[in-house]
Amino acid sequence: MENNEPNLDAVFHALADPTRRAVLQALVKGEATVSDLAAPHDMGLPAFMKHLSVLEAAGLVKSDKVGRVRTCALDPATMIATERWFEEQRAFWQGRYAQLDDLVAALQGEKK
Amino acid sequence: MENNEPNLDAVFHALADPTRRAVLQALVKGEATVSDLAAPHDMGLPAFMKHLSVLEAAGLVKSDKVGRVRTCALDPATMIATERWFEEQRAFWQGRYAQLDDLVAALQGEKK
DNA sequence: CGGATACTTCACCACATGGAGAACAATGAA
DNA sequence: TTCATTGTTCTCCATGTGGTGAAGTATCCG
Repeated sequence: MENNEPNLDAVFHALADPTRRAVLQALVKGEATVSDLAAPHDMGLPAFMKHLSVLEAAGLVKSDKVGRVRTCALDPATMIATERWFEEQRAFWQGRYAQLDDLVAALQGEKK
Repeated sequence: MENNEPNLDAVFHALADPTRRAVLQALVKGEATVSDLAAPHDMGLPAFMKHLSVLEAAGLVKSDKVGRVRTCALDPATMIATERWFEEQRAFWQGRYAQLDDLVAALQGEKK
């Protein structure tokens, strides 16, 4: 395993913006070019490029430029690794907060 | 179930700071006063209060003041609800990224 | 070549954030 | 009452963030 420890500062900062979360969800459907990703968002390309840079710096997205087109794709490893942070936190809580098991169960049920 | 949908902007912004994550981890060990929480951090109380406010606005921490002492505690529901966002994202990826199952398995194994 | 396409960089601006210090409650103890 | 403790509020400042528009670069098309 490579050292895939996520930079939590960078990852959470990247996720703390609806535009950037929307980009991640758009990329779930497959790779996309910068212009395609930018189209739904009401801002200029320079501003959008900054969002992409934040995502890429956080390791959530990777991109490759061929010719004049940059194609972006998800880099799921960082997301998975970040999800583990939540699991670790929860491990500490569980058993300490009596009503937490019920709460988890309720949310899991709602999920179905 | 109450409407416990977390404000992802606020939650992720709150988590995108090492001081604030440290406060959450300190609170895992139990309730604590503002001064106790602030002690390990090299900054004045006013600055620290802002961090607490961010955590409380995000719904990650709740606090109660009795006398002149404010006691803070975790509010785990928001964390649990946010963890679900990751689960939802992963649900979309799974099956789409061929190598993802292996990746998840490797990380889960490392966790043990 | 000439022009359209797809970024990319640049200079700039408004506002939010994270910190400082000083002054101000409000409570508890002597 | 006097004083220390525990926040809290205030004003200020440096920096970061998210946006703009204009100009630049590199590629593809005809």
